[in-house]
Amino acid sequence: MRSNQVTIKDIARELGVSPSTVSRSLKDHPDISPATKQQVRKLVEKLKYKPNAVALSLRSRKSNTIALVVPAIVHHFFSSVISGIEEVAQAAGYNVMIFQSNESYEREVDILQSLASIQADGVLVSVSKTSIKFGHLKELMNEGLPLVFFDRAAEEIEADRVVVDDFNGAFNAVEYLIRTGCRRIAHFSAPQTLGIGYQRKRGYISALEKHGIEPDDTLMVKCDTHDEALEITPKIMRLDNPPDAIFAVNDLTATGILKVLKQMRFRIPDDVSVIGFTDGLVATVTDPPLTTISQHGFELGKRAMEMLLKRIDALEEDFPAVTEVIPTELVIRGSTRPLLSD
Amino acid sequence: MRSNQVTIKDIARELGVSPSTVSRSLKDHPDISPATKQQVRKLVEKLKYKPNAVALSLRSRKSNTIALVVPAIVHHFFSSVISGIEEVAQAAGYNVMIFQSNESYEREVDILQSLASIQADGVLVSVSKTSIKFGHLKELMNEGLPLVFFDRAAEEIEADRVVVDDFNGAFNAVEYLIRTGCRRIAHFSAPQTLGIGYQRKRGYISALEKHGIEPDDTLMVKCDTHDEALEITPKIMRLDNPPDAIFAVNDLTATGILKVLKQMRFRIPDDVSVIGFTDGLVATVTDPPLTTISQHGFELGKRAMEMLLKRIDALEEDFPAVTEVIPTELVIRGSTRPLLSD
DNA sequence: AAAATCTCCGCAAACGGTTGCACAAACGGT
DNA sequence: ACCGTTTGTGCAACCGTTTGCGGAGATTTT
Repeated sequence: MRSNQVTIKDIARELGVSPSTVSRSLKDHPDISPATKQQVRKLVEKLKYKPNAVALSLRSRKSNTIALVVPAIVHHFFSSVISGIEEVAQAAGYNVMIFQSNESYEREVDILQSLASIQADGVLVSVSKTSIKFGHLKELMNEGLPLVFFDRAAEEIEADRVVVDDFNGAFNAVEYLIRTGCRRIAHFSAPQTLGIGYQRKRGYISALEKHGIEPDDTLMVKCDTHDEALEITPKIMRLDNPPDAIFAVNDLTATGILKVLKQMRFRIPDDVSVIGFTDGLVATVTDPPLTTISQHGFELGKRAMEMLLKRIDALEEDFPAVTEVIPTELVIRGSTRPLLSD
Repeated sequence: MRSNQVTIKDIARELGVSPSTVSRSLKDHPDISPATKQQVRKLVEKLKYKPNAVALSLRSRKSNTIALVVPAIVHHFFSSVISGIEEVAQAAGYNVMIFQSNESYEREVDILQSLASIQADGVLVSVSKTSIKFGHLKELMNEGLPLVFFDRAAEEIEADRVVVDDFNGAFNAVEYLIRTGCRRIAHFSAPQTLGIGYQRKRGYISALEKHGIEPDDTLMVKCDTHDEALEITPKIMRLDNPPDAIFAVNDLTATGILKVLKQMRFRIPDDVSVIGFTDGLVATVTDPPLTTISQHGFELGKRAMEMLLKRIDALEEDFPAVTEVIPTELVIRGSTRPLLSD
């Protein structure tokens, strides 16, 4: 913050009027004579006066700033979300302050506590994987700070949230596999302690059951990274009764699967179909391109910010918390077979 | 910004002392008696008083906030950079306000102009591709706002900058190809109007010349997306004298090349080597994994923020602008051959 | 010509916090 | 008992802007 800032007082002094007059001139207050307004406008132009947002915030108790707390920025999904948030915020005249927790509970607590000072008008939070307690979040809410969760919410906290429809995303993916003729569908899943791991597996099982396929424990393994997939895929394909499709909990895992399957000379999708989850950049560059589930991160970010704006505008009204589920979309590419014609 | 904020005045009233006394107690000023300090501390604790950062900023003319203007957030390189910036900023007690220009000159101008009001202590800018004029940047600098460019700088503006070493990155990549025995090396390049396009091609040509290989125009084509690569790679491989290596201006293009080469039954890297540029996520998931050039975005972000901090601390001293080049690193994976033993 | 009404502007307080200065009370020394 | 310190606190101004209120002077109304 440089010191040579032109203030309303400078304008006033130069013109031999009071700061109030300048202030009123700038907002075209009827009390001020056209002549004076004209003078003020001219000098403002000349000196390139810009209002001091900090002073405005102090007086109006409104900072037009929202805080964004995210586990990580370098992550295709999160950066899409951030982008959506920023887009809506910018259009609504809000600035976005960004904080990354690096998936650390302690850091998240630190950040949330510092937010009390920041005077943000609202907060958007996606909680870190390692956060088990949520007192820091409750405290902020108790202070009346509008808060909206996106993607990862703290269950026990009553607040607005917008989340990915993991269950239906998984359900639709698996149902699609079934409708293309797959019957032995494996699932490479994330830890069940994570919301995404749990919901996606539920969707998987639910789709199987709907179509009368008995879920088979030997086809469900914890495997959620590319490297893990390189190890585990061969094992599962060497089972007596190997799968004819694999539904992976994320794209990176799916790419590992593709790589191994090709090395093992399986044809994709003729012998084995593969579906991922995320629809990141990688999905388009694999060979074959990956069928996957788009989470619409950008859209999710926009909705989260819109909900926050509504909450901020509603101010003291305090309507009940709403949960919005962003629908997923199955993006069909080359790693799955076409639908069977009936 | 909620209204039920506890202020120093509340503490003072409750304790029957003046706000000054509370303020001094909180900074452990020697003038205040231990007894009073104790009382203040207790009440502060009880009422969960948090200083109002806006009021502090107004008085101290220091916001502890920096503005970050970036063409896009959803981009592996930029999000790494942002992450590095945020990391250093957080450690130094600065908040980061993020703005994306979406590669639009008009939006960039809007943003930069709004920054004058924001009272940021400094600005980090990567200019949009479509920015030709730089008056908006000059204006900010004239107002004395510390400004550091990262990755994409405005040449005609004298300001600190930290950039990727595109030339040497390309040079080293091509030299490596030569040292693994490649002789006909193609280059898929970005438009030469872009800094990265120009520098990387220069590095490519320079490496060829150093090793006595005549640059061949038929091996240099404009091609900088995955889809373009799908079209162009077959053409270049069907030349009478096809290349034995392709150096692509980015990873996505390189993945397109890999895909086509495999379809055309070329063996990688035995028949044709491929090198990308970026070292994004995709580089690890291709088959074979992609040899590429890491730009160290995270590191670049950290350095940019460190330079800005130095500039902010130096305040009025105004030392000459410095340019820092972040070295690139050749990350050797499976799409290139091993070095020839000598 | 007095009263009422306009027109145009400034004073002062406020937002929340900090800080130079003054000052009252208590203390120590003579 | 008197003076000089020390100790602890409050007053007021300030950061930049806004806004309720009051008021001087000009203009209109009766």
